[in-house]
Amino acid sequence: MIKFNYKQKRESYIMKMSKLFVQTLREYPSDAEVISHKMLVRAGFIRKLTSGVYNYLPLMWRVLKKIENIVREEMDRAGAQELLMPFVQPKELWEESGRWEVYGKELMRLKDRHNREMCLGPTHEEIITAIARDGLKSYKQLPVNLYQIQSKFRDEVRPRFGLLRGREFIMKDAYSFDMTQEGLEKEYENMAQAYTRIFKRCGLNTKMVQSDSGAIGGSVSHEFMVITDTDAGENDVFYCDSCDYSANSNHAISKLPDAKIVGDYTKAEIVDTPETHSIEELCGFLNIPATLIVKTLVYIIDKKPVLALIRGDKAVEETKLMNAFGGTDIRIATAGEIEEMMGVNGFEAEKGFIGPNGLKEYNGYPITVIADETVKDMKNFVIGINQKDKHGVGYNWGADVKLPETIADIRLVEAGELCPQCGKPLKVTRGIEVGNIFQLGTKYSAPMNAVYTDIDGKTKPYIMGCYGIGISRTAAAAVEAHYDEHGIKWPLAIAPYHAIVIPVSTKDELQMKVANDIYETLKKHGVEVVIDDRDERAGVKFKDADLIGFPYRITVGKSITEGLVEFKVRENGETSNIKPEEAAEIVVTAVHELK
RNA sequence: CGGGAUGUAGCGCAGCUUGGUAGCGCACUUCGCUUGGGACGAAGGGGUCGCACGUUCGAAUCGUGUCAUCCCGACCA
Repeated sequence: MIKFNYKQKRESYIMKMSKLFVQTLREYPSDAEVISHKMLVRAGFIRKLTSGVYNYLPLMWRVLKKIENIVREEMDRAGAQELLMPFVQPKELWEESGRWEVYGKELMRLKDRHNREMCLGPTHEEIITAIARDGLKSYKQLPVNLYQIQSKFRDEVRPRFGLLRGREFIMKDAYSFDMTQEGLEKEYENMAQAYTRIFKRCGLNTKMVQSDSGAIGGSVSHEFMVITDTDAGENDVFYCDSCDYSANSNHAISKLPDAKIVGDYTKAEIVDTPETHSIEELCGFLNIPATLIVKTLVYIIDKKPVLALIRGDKAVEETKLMNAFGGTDIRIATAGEIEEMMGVNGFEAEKGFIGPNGLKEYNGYPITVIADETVKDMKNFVIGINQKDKHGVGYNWGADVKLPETIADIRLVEAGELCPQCGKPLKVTRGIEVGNIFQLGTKYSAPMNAVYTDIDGKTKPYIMGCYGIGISRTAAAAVEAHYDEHGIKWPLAIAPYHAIVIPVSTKDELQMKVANDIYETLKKHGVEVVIDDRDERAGVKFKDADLIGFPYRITVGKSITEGLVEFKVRENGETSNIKPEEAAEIVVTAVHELK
């Protein structure tokens, strides 16, 4: 029988490296591609449970909690209120918003024992809107901003990059309820400022870029991107050095540099163009620039056939095209579908020879033609005419081909095109999206009948906004932004521990005494510190310290007989031999400056 | 969804072609030795070889199926 002596003075626990739950690996895991994934597994922060799902081990959890706390502090400071919503959600609410049908396979659906359909929450607009309509009845209660920090589940087609694109991940999601668009815009700005502070405190440089609003819906949205040179950045970000313009490639616009768009052909005719399946081949065969060709691409948007016309040297941005059509799911048509489409419409053509003329319907839907702005002023151009191994040349809108009713900007911007704001050339870089903010308007409140009673006695739907931050992705992005060949260089604010004290020889009494003294001093002053008490050679301890990424390292070695310790800063690698109390003071000061 | 590959100890891998009852490095345990950048020596512990069925006297190895994991493509007429 264990006897507890409750009167005994409680000693504070000493965090020893020998007891820290971490196993560093000598090699990188074979299934990791990007830096953050490799480092976090090797340094003992995470372990994969199944595809796209990870265990957050104690070191990782400390990092995540630190990011959460920064987010929490700044959200609270911005006036938002924290709550927690369920992870499992009923189908009914998703039917109300209309997203049960639309969301697709990413929505993880399941049934309970009564065969009722449920889903794992990928986001919480439906739930929060239901909460709001129950609780927010009067204009007197508005505006309100509610948020939570919670695990989300999205059944990604292809999870990858470790924590950067997992299926289960931790997210902060906030939702605002306003009476007016002006109110929403004010809160949107408030959140943008809070986000800027949050990422800055996490030690991350982010760029706020214009973005498409995607499946979440709404009109205006921005993303916060961590700019990175590594492959981990899944987004192309276009930006301008001369002004503040920046946008995700799915939303970026530009002024086109001048190009020759008037052709040399003087009359419309049909010419043989055998085996010219690509623009490149066609240009080579006819000896013309790609700017003289009207390219026709076949897409399937929400099962409906859509032809996209664009100048031959340019590419279609699918998100823009999808939005121009008003759809939610887009993919390029397969060669087989194109063949079928030709059959249905009485043509004999294949990939490479498609054009808008004469195509009527496919799959039971009329064929919609959408033209990019680049083609509308073209003259005497070359275009597919739905005949194999033939193209029309010298064609013009009206006379030879009907100009589509829908003309939109569906073009993928390229680096070097001109900034829409100031006209200087745009640059491109890769970015990791760590946060986003949306102006939703009444996208959810209207269909879900989430209304309040205004001062005039009338009921009106809330004007909503939503604001997300990927907590676990932010941690991974921090690694992508702060590492070297030896391991992670955590920013102090989100490091699992602030410092490590390493006695080189655990058998040396003086070294151990000084090391313990430094440990106690640091701890007493609020520094999170670990002492490496392991009976290992110095090299092992240094390698582990670097790999795990302690921002400060205090090594107590032989020179302690002269009263000196080695102080090393992980971020810049600077080392100095100083007195123990000086080292302690630097660390304590730095930690206190975080606040 | 298409294409490619891989499943053998916690991690990284060999063995498979040519079937004979499993091995290496790291990690782990013990002892010695060593102690400022992943030392060394000795002795140990740990795996029903992803799973199922089949062929065979005998299967990690051959066959079929299945599950899982990873990579590439979802990008252009």
